[in-house]
Amino acid sequence: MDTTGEKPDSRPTPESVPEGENDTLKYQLLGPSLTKAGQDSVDQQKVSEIIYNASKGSKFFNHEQDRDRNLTIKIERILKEKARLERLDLSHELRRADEYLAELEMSRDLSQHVIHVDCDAFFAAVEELDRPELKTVPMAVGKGVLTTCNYLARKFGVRSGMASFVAKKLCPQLVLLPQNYEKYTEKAKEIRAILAEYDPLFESASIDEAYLNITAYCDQNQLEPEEAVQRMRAEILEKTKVSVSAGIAANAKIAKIASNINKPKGQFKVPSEREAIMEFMRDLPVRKVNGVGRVFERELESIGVKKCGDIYSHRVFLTKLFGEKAFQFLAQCYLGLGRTKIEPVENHERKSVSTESTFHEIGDKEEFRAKLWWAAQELEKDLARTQFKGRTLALKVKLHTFEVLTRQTAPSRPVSLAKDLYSFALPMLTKLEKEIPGMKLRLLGLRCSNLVSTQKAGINFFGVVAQPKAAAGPTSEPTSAPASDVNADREICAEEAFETAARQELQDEMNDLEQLSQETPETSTSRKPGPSAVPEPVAEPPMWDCPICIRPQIADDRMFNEHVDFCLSRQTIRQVVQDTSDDTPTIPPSTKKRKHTSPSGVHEADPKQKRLFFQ
DNA sequence: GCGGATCAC
DNA sequence: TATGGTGATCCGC
Repeated sequence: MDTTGEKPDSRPTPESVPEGENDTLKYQLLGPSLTKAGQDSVDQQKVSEIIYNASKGSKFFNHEQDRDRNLTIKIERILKEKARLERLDLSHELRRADEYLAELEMSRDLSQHVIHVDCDAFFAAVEELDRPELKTVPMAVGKGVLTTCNYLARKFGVRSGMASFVAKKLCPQLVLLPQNYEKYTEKAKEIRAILAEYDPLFESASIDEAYLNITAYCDQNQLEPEEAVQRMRAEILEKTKVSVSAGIAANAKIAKIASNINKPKGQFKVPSEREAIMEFMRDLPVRKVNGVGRVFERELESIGVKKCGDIYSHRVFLTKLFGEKAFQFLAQCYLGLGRTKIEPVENHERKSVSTESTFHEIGDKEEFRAKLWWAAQELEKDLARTQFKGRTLALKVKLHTFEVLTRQTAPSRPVSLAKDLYSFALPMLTKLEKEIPGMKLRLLGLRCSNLVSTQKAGINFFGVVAQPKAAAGPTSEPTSAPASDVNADREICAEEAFETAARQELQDEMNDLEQLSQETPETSTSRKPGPSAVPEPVAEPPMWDCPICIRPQIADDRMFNEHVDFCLSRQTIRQVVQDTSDDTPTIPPSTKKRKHTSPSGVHEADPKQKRLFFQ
């Protein structure tokens, strides 16, 4: 490949990368939250140098380097394509683009006051409430990777998403706290209660962010939006002791951007006038817009689009270079348009349920199976909690090189139980093992999509489910059915449909057992994990092999689960011996806890509190 | 529909 | 020594 090898002097030394590549890689390594508030005074050059040196040579680093190189190649292609387009007659494209812009302009709605509320360094702030002495030191929440840090830490270049050992290099005195999600959820609840006063239909965007439409509130109280938001922020601070920042604008997209401008403890309003909005967008770096990340930023920059204002002059190329959706998205950025419809997240339809976990690198097939079984159990719990089954099941693995692979399958019926998830996922895993000899993993996960609700109440003719109603207040009545004949009929039919479905499911299960026991391609052991029973009509419960010790188990589900847990716990004992050696004292003595292993598995205890904010 | 990639938090 | 988990969406095939 390297034909220039004969000219040793003109080339960089092997370990030093060409200058340009080095720069983009360093930028990449700075992480995704560069745009976050609180680092204006940071010497990014120095920070990136430290991160670079801390990371250099690691597998993570190599993977980032690969990604960076691929992106550079992709950008070269984009530039070539742009050069090609420039030689063509693009009048048709241009007209199409302008027509779309005109169409968008027609839809502009400046009548609403939308605000985005964002808690300042939320997790860190909550921790500081419990331990005020932390306010005076740089501090971060999160273990392997930081989820939040306070503003003192940000002065050192410490950021969320950063590996904690890198953060320690930047700021050796950094105090690290473990996450306490319950605590944050509690606090978020308090804040939400206040938000609801201003817009009962507010939309939670995450645990610490929300959108509100305060148009009605302002009208009713004869307040300017800014006054209302001042009042709301003061009320939140007074009652919950947490400071929030806010953005006020005609739509959600701009409000989101605006909430970052005077962060922390501030607010910013973009006037609801076309001219003011266009002006605001004109000089706004595209990276500030939600949806433009590090990759798209670099791609856009390569063709000369740095600011949203630059989008207009490049409009002819955008569809061809980045696709229709990207064009439409960018057109909206240029015009400063966004949605004005704010609604409770409960109205949103969930598309998937998933679980994954990272672990110490493993290469043993039996260990893969143990991880898969663990994931299956976790997913079963999450599916039970969210009341779904999946028509599609996906396996995700991350190799020791950080490369991510996914494989998915469509089980013959919706699945939700751990043993089913395991059985259907195992063939995908064994196939991967064949494709990649000597495979080593650092992560394994499972995801169900194509969801089917298991909530009896909502089932209608088609097995489709009515979205559970938003529990807007304490007095809401989620289960009461609207009183109409039509609905009464549907209720009865739903009942029947449910029974039929249940019978069908039983039949399906039998069929699957048969199918699986015939086709499962298996490994060294002649035994098949998963069901090994003959599909006798009814009566006989299926037999299951333990995925850990591979011994056949006679199982009702409970006995099966108990046995597997036992096997896992034996494995845990071995694991713990290794684990405890790297228990670095990153946590201050007063809160230092022994790293403990969850009773049922080889994983660290990390109770999931997914999306509790929305419940 | 599948698998890779990007993005947000 | 060492770089997260959950959910969504888009693109190319």
